Amino acid sequence: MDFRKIANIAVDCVILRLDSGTVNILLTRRFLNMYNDRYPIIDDWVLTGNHINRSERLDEAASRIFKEFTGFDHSYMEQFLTFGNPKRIKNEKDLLWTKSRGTDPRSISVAYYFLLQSDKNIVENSNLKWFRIDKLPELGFDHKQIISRAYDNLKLKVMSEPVIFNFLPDKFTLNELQLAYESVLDIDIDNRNFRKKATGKSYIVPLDEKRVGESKKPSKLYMFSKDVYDRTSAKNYVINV
Amino acid sequence: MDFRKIANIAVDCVILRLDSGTVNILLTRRFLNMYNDRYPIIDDWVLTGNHINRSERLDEAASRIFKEFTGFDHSYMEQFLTFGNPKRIKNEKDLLWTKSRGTDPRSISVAYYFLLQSDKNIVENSNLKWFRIDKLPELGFDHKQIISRAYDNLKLKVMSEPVIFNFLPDKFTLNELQLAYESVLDIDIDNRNFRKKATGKSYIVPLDEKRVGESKKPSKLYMFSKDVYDRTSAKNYVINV
DNA sequence: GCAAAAGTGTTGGTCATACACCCATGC
DNA sequence: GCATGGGTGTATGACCAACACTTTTGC
Repeated sequence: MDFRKIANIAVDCVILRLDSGTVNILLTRRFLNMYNDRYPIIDDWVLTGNHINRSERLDEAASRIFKEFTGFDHSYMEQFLTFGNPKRIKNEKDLLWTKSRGTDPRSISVAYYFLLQSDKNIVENSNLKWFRIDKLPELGFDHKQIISRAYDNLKLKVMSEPVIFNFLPDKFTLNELQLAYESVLDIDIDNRNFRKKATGKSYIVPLDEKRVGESKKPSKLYMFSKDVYDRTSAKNYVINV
Repeated sequence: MDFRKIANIAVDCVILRLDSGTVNILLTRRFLNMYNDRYPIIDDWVLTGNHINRSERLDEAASRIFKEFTGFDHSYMEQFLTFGNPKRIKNEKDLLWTKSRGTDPRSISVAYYFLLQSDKNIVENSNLKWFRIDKLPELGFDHKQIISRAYDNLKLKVMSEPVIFNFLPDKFTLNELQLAYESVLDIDIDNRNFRKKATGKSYIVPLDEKRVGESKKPSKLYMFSKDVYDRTSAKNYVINV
């Protein structure tokens, strides 16, 4: 195996998770000082990402990075865009950072997004934190743009494929499912209509089990069956334009 | 401007066009001989593509390549996936080819697809030809896979956004529009239902003009209005899962 | 006058939307 | 016993799918 890094190609990961009705993103701190920790030259945030090894596939690099930062194996990953604008290096800080790392300032970044189930917890620290997507801190490079394109792409995916379940625990309630859709798409959904639609899907399988303790009235649990989904969803060509 | 090539990053273009009811793809010949033209070592086909310049954006490189090969400015371009498998170099020929070109055998390719209007003609020659997507010749590298992923992506796009018009001349008949959908999606569409739906869209604008000569009965012409489309299609969040 | 492509309407079923109250439990 | 989130039904309109014949022209 060839573990040398390719200096001008990086993989950046937009790691997403739902929490209390909003989309959250995992970021790492970018920190650089010259002489003294109290006067850093760079102190802001960036996406989790890294360079790739010479003998590594792009998606291998992405899942490796995901595992390094979260500790989990990913359940959903999507390569959505590659960024290669020579002006991705926005400013002095970005340039300084690439120099300090010895990487090519003209680098391209293959961007992935990952969905993390809400019952999988990560220990945050001063270098690794969740941020609400509507309250992002100062970000390095073009990472604000990368996040925004990831989110656009996710919304499209969520409306056409059953990826939302990757945000939820294996067993979930219909109200959790509804809230997940509402959070991601930033819309309100009528509860009765939603339940009708959801219970009508054969691949949203009711379990003989209730969740107790979380709310006053126990709530019925469901699971998503990929098998049933694959079997039933024969591609129907609907032109929605 | 820095016109040096970046040796390990390429842009590949899947250039698509509709012709007599099928999707066609523009390919260039890959030809290499050692001593004698009559005994080539390599003689197969690849996508139009090239390396990028150090000061060029990815989409600039892609549109430059499109223009070089077709002579036209593009009307629709989509970056759909980046390929970076170390095994993209399938065999002896691929390796030989990269050596003969002096490029890095571990290169990644940012892939775009382009749609060409059916009234824009390209002069074909022995090094540049259209091929039906269902009758592709022997292809170098992973280009068969790139084409297949491009086509998958196009089908999804066609069903959710008004990109089909980029295959048609500015003025088109409803039957041409229907045939375009049928060709791309490889389906049959009921003519009466289709016309009802199409004429119901405000952005498919009837013209006071008929096409004569092509068929016995003159046929009404229509145009697509992007303005009207943008104004009327307020994003409606329909969960189709 | 006939071949060839253009163009036209109705019906039944499915699915999305709008809308307001009762239920089971914890405290 | 009351606060909290869980859970339920009906009526209306929009849209999709199925289906066969007439119209206009070139030759």
